[in-house]
Amino acid sequence: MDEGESLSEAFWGVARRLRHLNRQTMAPWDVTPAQWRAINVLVDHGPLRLGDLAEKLHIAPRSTTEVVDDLERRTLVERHPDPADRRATLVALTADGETAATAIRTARTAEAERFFGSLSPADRDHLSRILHRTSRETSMSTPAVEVRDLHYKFGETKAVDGV
Amino acid sequence: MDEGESLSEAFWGVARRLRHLNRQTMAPWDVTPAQWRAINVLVDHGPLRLGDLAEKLHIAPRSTTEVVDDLERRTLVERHPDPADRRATLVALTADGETAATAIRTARTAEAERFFGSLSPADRDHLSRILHRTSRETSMSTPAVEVRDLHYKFGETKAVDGV
DNA sequence: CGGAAATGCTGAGGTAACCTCAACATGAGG
DNA sequence: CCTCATGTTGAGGTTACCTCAGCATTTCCG
Repeated sequence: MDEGESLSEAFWGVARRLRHLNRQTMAPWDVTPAQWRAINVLVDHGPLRLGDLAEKLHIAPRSTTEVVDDLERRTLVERHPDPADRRATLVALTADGETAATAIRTARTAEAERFFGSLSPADRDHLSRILHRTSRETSMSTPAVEVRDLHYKFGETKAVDGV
Repeated sequence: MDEGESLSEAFWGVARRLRHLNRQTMAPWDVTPAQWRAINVLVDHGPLRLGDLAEKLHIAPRSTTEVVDDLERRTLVERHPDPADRRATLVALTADGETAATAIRTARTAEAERFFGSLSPADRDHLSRILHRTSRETSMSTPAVEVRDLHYKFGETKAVDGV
């Protein structure tokens, strides 16, 4: 059974390196993780109301306001009132935002290439297939919402005396 | 070339799920990442001077003091003076600490089992092999130190005007 | 039509897990 | 003896989030 442990260690190792690489890739854009995710969500879904965006990002609406503020300052997104409900604000990518989005995606593709490029095409294919296979099994046990809850509670769980 | 992107997306997806799972696994112990790493380092290297520990953890000595303080409060480690140099403090796992370490490792093994268990042994083997293969290639381009530097500088890089 | 509910903005204050800088005590070593 | 190294302490900073509360619009329902 410590074959399992070593597998996950290996995986973590790779993940760690990929994360570092990713940091370098993303650094020039100076976007926070949430900002980056926001851009992606907007690319995928088109303009969204702030509340919906918050939900997709799994962050609080209050924080979403700030994320959007920041992106707006960089002129990557724009707010306009929702014509259908004028209480709501629609957040949409600007031309700048779309440019940035594709630029970043390009950079990330290059990054992936750099990282996985050392593998043979056959290996890459295999890896991809295997990864997708793990997805199916575990996806049900990870309901995005609970993750947040757990995260929030993390600090509250105090001392475990006995161990 | 967007085969690369999708591969890394797949990888990120798996990493994300594994991270969540890991959070659940680790939550009961309520140790910070650095604390957890410290325990592992101590398991591997035996008692260490605080400075050496700091180095292995890639965190500042000042922070290491706090990490150790915390672990000491939980009676997972003990400080004793280095007999060879009485300025130095040796940090060593206590019996409690070792118990915790193995308990956590067991939990993580179970976690890995839960996660990768859905794969066939052949797939697991393959995955492991492929992961190790990426390691060799990229390990040189990730000198632990620079990563820290990059991390620290992250916030300093201000606005990218033009995009 | 009028009050309740929804949407979002703003301010204030908090958290985790790190960081830096600046004393300071103690011990080592030329 | 004097300087250097090791570690501790205190104060204050940072990032990227969080909560709670108050406020202005707008919508919707009885």
